[in-house]
Amino acid sequence: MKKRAVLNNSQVCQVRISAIRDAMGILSGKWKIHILGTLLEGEKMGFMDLLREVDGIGTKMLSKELQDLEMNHLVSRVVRDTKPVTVEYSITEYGHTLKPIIDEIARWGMSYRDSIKEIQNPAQP
Amino acid sequence: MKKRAVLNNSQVCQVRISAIRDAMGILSGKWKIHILGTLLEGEKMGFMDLLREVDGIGTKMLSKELQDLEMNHLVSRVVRDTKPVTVEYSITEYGHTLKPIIDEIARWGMSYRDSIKEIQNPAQP
DNA sequence: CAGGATCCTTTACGATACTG
DNA sequence: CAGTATCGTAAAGGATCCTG
Repeated sequence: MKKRAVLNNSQVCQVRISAIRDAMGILSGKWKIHILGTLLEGEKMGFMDLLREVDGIGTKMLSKELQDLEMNHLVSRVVRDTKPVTVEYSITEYGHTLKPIIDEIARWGMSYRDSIKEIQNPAQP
Repeated sequence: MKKRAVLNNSQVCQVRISAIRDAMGILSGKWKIHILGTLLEGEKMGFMDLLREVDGIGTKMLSKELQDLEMNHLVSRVVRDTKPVTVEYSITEYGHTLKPIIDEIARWGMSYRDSIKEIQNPAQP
């Protein structure tokens, strides 16, 4: 009989914790989700496009975050041999798998706002 | 004819961005999700219970994060009049609405690990 | 038991200037 | 256009000790 990979409860928890840590390492911070969200909406975008669309970000952060996302295979970067050079950023196929999470976070954020409003200022007819 | 609350595309985006910022303000950081995850699993827990279950956290962070979560109505704190005093932390009903997000993040984190493994070490038969 | 106070290190983030 | 370099601030996080 084949041996199965059976995990006890504590091991299952550790796996879950690592998974959450990994995912949050990618999503945490002030900009990553917004960059991904912007790229999820549109087509290929240049650096300047993103700088305009992602409200408030500066070149340093944008460049750093894009590198992180690229390393994580969520965003792809293609250099066009124009003059001056242009760069096309777009979301990868795998990056699209984040859409449900981002949408769910946005949805929860909105309902959260509403519920807070209600706590501070109970519903009126 | 009644006036409708119609939002243009830019406004919809702003709402979405605020929502994401709010949600991430609550979920970001090294500990919040893990504390919530722990409380989602079990029953009421004391401070020391959490200190044990949430791997690696110290008293300062735990105390601070719990206060944040309480302020956001996601965790409730009840002081029992024992000697010495004990405190019961538990997740609120509203806190439970985060479960889908946390589960999805954990699920994504696991599939992410697998996919990275595959990129670095392609599938063998 | 529950957590505050203190001190310290490390990231995160931001503004500005500059380069190929 | 697409960034990098530099400098500086603020926030996050951690270790340890202390108190009601």
